[in-house]
Amino acid sequence: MVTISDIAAALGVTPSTVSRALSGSPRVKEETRLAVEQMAAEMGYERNVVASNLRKGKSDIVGIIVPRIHRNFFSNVIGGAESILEAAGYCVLICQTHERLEAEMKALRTLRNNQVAGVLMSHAIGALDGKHILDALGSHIPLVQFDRVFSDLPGAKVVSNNFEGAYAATRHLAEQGYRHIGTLAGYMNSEAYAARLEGWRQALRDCGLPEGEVYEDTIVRETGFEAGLKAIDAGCDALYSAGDFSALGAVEAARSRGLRIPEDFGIVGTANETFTSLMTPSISSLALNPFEMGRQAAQAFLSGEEGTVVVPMELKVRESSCRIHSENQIPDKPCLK
Amino acid sequence: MVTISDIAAALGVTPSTVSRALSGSPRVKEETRLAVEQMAAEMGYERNVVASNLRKGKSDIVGIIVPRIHRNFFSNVIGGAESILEAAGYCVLICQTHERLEAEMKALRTLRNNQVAGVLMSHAIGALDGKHILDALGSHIPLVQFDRVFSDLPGAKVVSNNFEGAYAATRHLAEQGYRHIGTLAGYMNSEAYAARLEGWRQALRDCGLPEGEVYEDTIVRETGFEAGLKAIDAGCDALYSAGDFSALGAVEAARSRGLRIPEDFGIVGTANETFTSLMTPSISSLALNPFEMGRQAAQAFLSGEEGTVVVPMELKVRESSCRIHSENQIPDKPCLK
DNA sequence: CCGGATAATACAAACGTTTGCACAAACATC
DNA sequence: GATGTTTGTGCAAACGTTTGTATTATCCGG
Repeated sequence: MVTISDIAAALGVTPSTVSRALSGSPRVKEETRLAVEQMAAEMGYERNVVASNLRKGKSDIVGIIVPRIHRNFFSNVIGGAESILEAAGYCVLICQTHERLEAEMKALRTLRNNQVAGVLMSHAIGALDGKHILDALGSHIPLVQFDRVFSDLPGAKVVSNNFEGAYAATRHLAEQGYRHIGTLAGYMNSEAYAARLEGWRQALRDCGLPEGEVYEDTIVRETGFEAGLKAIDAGCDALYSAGDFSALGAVEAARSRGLRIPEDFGIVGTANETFTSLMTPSISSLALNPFEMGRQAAQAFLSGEEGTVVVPMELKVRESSCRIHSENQIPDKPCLK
Repeated sequence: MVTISDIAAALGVTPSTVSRALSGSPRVKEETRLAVEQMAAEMGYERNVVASNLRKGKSDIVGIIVPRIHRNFFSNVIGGAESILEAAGYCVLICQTHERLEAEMKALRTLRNNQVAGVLMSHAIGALDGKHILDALGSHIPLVQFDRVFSDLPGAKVVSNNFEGAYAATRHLAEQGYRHIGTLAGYMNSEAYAARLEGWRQALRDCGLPEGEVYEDTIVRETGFEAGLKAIDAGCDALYSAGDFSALGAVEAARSRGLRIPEDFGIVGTANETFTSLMTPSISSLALNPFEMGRQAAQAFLSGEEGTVVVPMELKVRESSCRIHSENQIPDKPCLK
């Protein structure tokens, strides 16, 4: 492995000059810099980033912690963040928590021990507050939270307009004539889910509909199925689900009770997972904009600004919630107006 | 940040003793080790892995390079590898190449510069051979290839039984009465796709069917759609697709030509992406076993053994290829026997 | 009680880079 | 031409750990 000392020796200068030349310091003569660069290229030098990191006390690695990478939402956030960070010379260390708090803590420790330049994260559902995050990262590792955020933690945050999105989704169901709209609410220790719940509630009030049933802790297919059955038994004719997998479960629940979708039962999910547009019936979904959220999170890290960025959601109206003129509907196109 | 020197000072020993104590060297007294461990815990010490890595010349990071993390297949491979590596004390650095050779080379350089302990990878389609991999990793960073492998490179390999899988898929189509079976073959510079092509070819021969059309470079929805149209125009009544997204495109192509699936046109895809079982019609797919492949790849890295591990594929028969008694079929259950 | 083996620890040199400070030379200012 | 300022380099000390070798303490048999 060729080091800066080798280059220095070959050129009759000192390692410090080589180091400065390669890092673009204004304190070396243009001529020297060129000589160094040429010799470095010639000898096939590549900087030992581990040594560099040790000396500088931080690395060019940015850690991203997500519950699960195979969720469309998260893999797209990662993609968005990567597109920005890579251009800025960082590389990305991805950790999955599988929604487990202990895995999240381990990931945080790992990242800190590797002296990452920053952490972008969406916390596990198992985490009740962000204390462990603060403890692990201390004050010198910048933190950017996205989607699931603890708003009392310092640092930048990137979120969706969950309240408005859920409001629009619920209102859409009401406009389609559904009158008893429940919700699969997700986990209440996540502010994102809590905001969606409030949006749903407000929409019901504004539409003059009675308070609907709330089914918490529903986020996967199985729990969506069970809650869907309960909702049907409780007399619901529609559900706004804060997740797509649980919406899928609810669709299956309705089917298993012999209900037609959307004629007898309407459903809107959240996240716009790939399958929602491919299924029959296709599932209406409140789309997040994960790629953009990833980009914004990365930008926030790079700029160091601390504010909260709101990335708007978009309601994708599909078959599962369109019972007005539903035979004319084309999936993915709004059916109103 | 508390260092081993701090612990040493507090205990009146030297840093070297502390280091040895913490790394479990037999050259420290049991009593000293306990004292060190206790003091370390008390002071909240955590090893600076960057310094450790520099000194040791390698890190506890294992790099995983995949074309795209949001593909179900790859995210599950990562999950499988992670489950093994994490237990062994490694952490995982994930890089995406987006199928671009230059991104792959950059990822390899990044990993080498970070002195990773090993690399697990599935090469980008853009790569014609593995020379750049060898160049980047040299001989001292162990390499494990999975799924898409260059068989002339050294190191362990984990692959599916692509030939046998494609053979079974094609045979299944023939047994369903399809007589003109083409293939969406993927990219021929990948040995995995080449093997599937051969399996398809052999099945046609063994079933006494004529040689079918081959559409190369089909791997995404759009190219699958285009190739699907061509296949239909060429008189095909079925396709074995080496990917699911291209199979999806082909389904859409058949629909756009007014063909009924599976009555008029049969399709089997590959990879068992989530959407295949949720669509209508559900798409039959040749399932890989990504989680197991990831586990095997990680095991191969840990053990250092160089052989080739074959993980079997499993044909999931669904609606898109079941025209015999197709109204009785239940998705996901085989319809034969 | 001494010589030699063994056990436990100390010493010091790495690993490759970065960076504050010192230093010399060149240049500008009065 | 003395003084101050800029410009380019060299020197050396870090960063925190690991590890080969030297050193001391401990123990044994004779």
